[in-house]
Amino acid sequence: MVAPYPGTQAVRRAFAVLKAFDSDHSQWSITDLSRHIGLHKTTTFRLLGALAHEGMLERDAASGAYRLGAELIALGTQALRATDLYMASHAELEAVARDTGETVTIEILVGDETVILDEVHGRYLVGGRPDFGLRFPAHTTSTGKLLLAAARHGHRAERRARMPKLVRLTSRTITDPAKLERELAKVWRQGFATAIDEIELGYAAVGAPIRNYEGRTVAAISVGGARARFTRSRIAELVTRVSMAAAEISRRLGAPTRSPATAAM
Amino acid sequence: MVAPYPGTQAVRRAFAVLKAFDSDHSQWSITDLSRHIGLHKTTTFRLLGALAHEGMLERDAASGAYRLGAELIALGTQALRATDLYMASHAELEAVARDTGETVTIEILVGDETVILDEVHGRYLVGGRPDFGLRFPAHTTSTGKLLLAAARHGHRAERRARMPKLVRLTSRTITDPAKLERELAKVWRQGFATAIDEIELGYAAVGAPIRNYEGRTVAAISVGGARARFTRSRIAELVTRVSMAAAEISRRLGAPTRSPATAAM
DNA sequence: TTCGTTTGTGCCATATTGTGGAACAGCGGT
DNA sequence: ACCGCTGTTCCACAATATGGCACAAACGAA
Repeated sequence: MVAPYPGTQAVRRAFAVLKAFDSDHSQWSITDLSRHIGLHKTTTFRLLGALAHEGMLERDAASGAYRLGAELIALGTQALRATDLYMASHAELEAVARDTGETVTIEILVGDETVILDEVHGRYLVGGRPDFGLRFPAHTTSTGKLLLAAARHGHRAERRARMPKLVRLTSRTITDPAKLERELAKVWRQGFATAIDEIELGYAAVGAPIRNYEGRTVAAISVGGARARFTRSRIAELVTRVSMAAAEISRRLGAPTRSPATAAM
Repeated sequence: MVAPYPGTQAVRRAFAVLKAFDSDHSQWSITDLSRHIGLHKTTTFRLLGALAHEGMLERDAASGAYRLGAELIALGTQALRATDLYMASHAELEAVARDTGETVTIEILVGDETVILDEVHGRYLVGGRPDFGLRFPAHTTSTGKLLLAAARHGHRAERRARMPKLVRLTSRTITDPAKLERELAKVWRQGFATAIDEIELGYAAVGAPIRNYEGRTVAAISVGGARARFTRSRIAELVTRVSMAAAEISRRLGAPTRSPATAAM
């Protein structure tokens, strides 16, 4: 394996360790973790010790297992605030939530998952997604489709457009790679995405892409709620509304302006 | 300088780099940063490159400056969810917000600052603190006082009870170390804390400590709003209410139970 | 109890890895 | 034109991180 950045083995390993703490494994013992990443047990021990010392990991006093630490929460919130996204979008989220009554979120792509950066609940009781900071498999959400589609069209193809593992969450989840590829192409063409019953039966959402000053799609905004309210004509309205919001946020981020007609499509 | 964990110089340096991105400096150029941490420019360059490659940092395309990256947001939210705190507390926050009408937050101590983990806004328009993820100097907040006081009484004195730099935010901010020490002792004795006009003129808050299964104070909950509403008698009510909530959350975390009478004090 | 296995941890010789000096190209300002 | 600054590459050196080995403690099975 060739190191992309030479002279940084220890650092890359340290972050490999941190990234091993995902949704499936929120806790790790030293031995398990060393096996999982393929590092020597002693090396892992030393890395874990250092990371814990830095506050990036914490140790469960009872079991001795490690889990992510408070310092990472601090860094994460710091990173969140460093993003212009958060400030640029919050007011718009509230406006859309007010106008539509549905729950509005803004999300980014991290790996194969979308992460909710901010969320404003709508007035309906049914259908609001659980909570801030949640992550979903990208191919199951409207925002995820937009972000995956954009990643495939990145001029520099920065991130290998590899196909994520297509986890099935409902009977409507797209699990066939070819079908997802077609869906992404359609989403890219349309400039918006929908996800109906794909993440959870009865949940529907509509999303639009947010672009930064380079014109690159860096995030997506979505409106979601109980599928019962998402009729064909209402979806059309919501697409228009959410696209307007996305365009406004993009504008604030300094995105190259598009004609309103295009932006709303 | 003796390394607390030997054989981890590069890793510790990498995190020193990340921690340099604080509220005061959300952006860094390579040269400035290398000077700030006292690392060789080449070393800094290599570390920044590796961190950016890992997604922990992002590069401003225009200025070339670095800022914290999306992967840290992901890790942060992951860390947040790994904490039982978040799940154990949210419902209580909402209950307190409903009962009091004020804004309720739950916070932890990171370094010399408190970080807001979760927040529920009250019904009053005036006095809700800006936003999630914000950090405040610990000595200016009710929660911070509780956490600092607890740190001083940690049986193992795990974290050196060093005095933070006492930044002045208002004319009422405690900036005298001796006075703060007395305040912390009082807070510890009382089991609750107040902060009136100390973080911002016109803002008042009342907080109570949250303990984990070890009985250690790991977080604090606070109720805050416009000082005009915080009369002497109302403060007493709020202390009772917030202490109840803190006790309930502590109970869910498996804290050793105290007598209700004590808990409500 | 007794073993046997697996855990986390300490030690240490080795060479791989990270370090920082020196030098360079590009840029903006004086 | 020059200077001073930036970010970046290259490279020889040795300090640093590595992983083998070994051990105590905890755990589970017999």
